[in-house]
Amino acid sequence: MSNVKVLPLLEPDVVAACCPPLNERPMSAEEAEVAAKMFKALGDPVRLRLFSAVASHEGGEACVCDISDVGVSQPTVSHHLKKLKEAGLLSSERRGTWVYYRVEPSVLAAMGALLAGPAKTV
Amino acid sequence: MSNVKVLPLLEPDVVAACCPPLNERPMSAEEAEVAAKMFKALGDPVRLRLFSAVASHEGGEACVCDISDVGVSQPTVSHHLKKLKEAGLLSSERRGTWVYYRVEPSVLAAMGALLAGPAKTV
DNA sequence: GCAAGCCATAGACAAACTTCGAAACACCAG
DNA sequence: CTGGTGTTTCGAAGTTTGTCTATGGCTTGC
Repeated sequence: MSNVKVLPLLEPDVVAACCPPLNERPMSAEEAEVAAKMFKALGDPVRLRLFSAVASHEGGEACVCDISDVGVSQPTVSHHLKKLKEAGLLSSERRGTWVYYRVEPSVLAAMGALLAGPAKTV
Repeated sequence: MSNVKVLPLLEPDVVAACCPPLNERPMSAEEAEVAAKMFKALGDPVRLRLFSAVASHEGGEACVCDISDVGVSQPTVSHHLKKLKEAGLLSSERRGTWVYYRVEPSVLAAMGALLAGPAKTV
């Protein structure tokens, strides 16, 4: 099987399909491995702010120059954006001088469903 | 009660109120600090499995002995459960010989709302 | 071609994290 | 009180992570 990727990118497909609701049944080790990467990506305050800045921008995308004001150096911003991309949460596209980052809606939905879970008949 | 906490526990109140939807507006540094702790807590495969095991158990609570089968030593399980508790995601209660961990429903709902966000009219 | 601006990469270092075995603590049954 | 079981705490590797400075690559404008 060719599940050995040359790039450590989590693709939207994998992410969207990884996640049964948390309170549906105990997660398997493999599912937890995939899902934990997404949570870990959002587990840093700087990354969370960057992600929120992109997600709340017009059309769900933003130029790096628009969101670099989070209190850390520019290379650090770039480093965190790369991590978010590797986790499958963001995608980037160069458009002339600037690079635009965009959220992956399906990933957001998958994570939301993971947490919201089924009707909690407790 | 003293308003100065000796324990670094995040209380459900704080957690539930911390989170405007990610794509509503850019997160402030303080909001990101609180929310990132929760995401980081779920950003480890072992913790995610433990949390899922508790959440999917009868009534949303489980004894440690029921969920210790995640492939790491038992002290490590205890360590991770403590982390989840410090992040405000779980609460524990001793009931005779065993210790039961329970999910905080309001926290789950808050994180779900954070990710699901408002209607995405993109 | 050359300078300037935006973004990414490389290398380095301190801090935090995960994990373990050993020991300590808490509770129940005789 | 004593022994046994379940859980937490302690101290210590080894690894990962977050941040910086310095440098390189790419695109635009003159």
